[in-house]
Amino acid sequence: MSEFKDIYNAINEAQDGKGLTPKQEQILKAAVEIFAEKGYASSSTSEIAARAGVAEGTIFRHYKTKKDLLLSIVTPFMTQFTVPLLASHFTKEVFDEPPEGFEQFLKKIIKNRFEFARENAPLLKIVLQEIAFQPELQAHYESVFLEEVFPKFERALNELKEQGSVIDFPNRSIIRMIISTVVGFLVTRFLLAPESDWEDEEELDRTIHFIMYGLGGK
Amino acid sequence: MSEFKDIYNAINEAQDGKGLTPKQEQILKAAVEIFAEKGYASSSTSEIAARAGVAEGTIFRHYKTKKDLLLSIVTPFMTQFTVPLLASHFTKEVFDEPPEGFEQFLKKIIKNRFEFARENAPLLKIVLQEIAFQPELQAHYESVFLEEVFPKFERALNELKEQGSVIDFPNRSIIRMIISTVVGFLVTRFLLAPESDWEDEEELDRTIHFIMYGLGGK
DNA sequence: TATTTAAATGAGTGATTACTCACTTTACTT
DNA sequence: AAGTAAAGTGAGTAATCACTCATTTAAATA
Repeated sequence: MSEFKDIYNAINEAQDGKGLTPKQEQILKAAVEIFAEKGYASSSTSEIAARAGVAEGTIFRHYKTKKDLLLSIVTPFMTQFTVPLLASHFTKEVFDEPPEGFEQFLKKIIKNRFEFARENAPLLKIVLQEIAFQPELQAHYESVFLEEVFPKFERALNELKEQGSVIDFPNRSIIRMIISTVVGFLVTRFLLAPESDWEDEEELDRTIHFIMYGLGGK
Repeated sequence: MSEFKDIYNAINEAQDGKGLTPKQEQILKAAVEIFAEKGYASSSTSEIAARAGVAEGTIFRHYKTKKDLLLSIVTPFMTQFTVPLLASHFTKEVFDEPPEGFEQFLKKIIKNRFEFARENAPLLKIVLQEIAFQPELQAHYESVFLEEVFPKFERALNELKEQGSVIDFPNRSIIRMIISTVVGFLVTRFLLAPESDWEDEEELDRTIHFIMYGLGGK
């Protein structure tokens, strides 16, 4: 289950690594809930404190500002969401086992991130909302995704193109299509219609089929 | 050019149809700008008034509350964005001209909504942000899209499936994949990276290719 | 032109906001 | 047990918020 640490560990290690106070954890938990429910700008520190069962001043003992609280939550989450994609077992088959490489590549990545999204739906919502307005989050996205994950994917895609299992589109376009499809699925599944009856396994397979044939070569 | 009225006309007709005061138009224009820049919750009526060159009280003469201002802008936009999809010339070829029907269907719809998004990028951003938190917008989406457009698309899809030009996935899944791909493209093109060098024609063709082959039958 | 109606104004209001700080309580060290 | 440092508190504060309303200005009507 715990291939990846849970996000409160990640948040902890991201700041001082000295461990979180119980009240601090309550604050984080309440903040995630309320940010996701009402949006960051509409959330008040007094409400967060109330739900956390904590005095309002306690929040500001641990986080200089409300924005600091937001970033302390969201930045580690973004890192957690993306860095597993760097693990080489995701791209191994691409180079070792054509022609099934592409399908294995997609399957592993998508199923893996699907579980992570399920466990962290509120955080996913907060990121998608706030990245539109917080320059610090945009910068973090660039440094983590564009500079780390993107190049790694490019190498895998170039290999797949040479094998003929992926069409000769620009890598930017291919990655955009994959991400649009996956994020669209995750958003629908966990944010827009989480209460619908979902056949997760089948829906995942269909999504993978869609990408594979949409980008299939030859 | 004007197959569709511009959105200020739509906003006007949506409320009283008696025409917009010059100052009222300035208010709407400023509100769209500021809502898109900072998000609805972080936008103040005083700033909107200042940018519109209008007294703050003037806003409340025309709109009872700040939320009323938001809805007066966004609701007509959502309608404008979706109702053209009901025009029957979008689905005509599906029934009249197989097997090119599917491609023509996609091409027309996507290119049409592409231009609309280009002309209304800030509004697109506001909708995508606020639909997550405003129940009134969610209700409007349901009544306009789910109850009108969705059934129409279902009929076209069923026909395409019978022709064998679309794979036998549930219609919900197919529509989700198409919308994810298109919205992902529009968001990347006009909101995330509008300053990049885009080969719009080619990128549109690639996007259509992706969907067509991803969902192709047989 | 006189009169009515609508549009626009901006100072004012109570509520809420993020944040501070002097102080108390708890935990750790010796 | 005494002493020190960290964690937690909550009343207080200045700023900002959405919104009101008595009054002025402009437009329409007669």
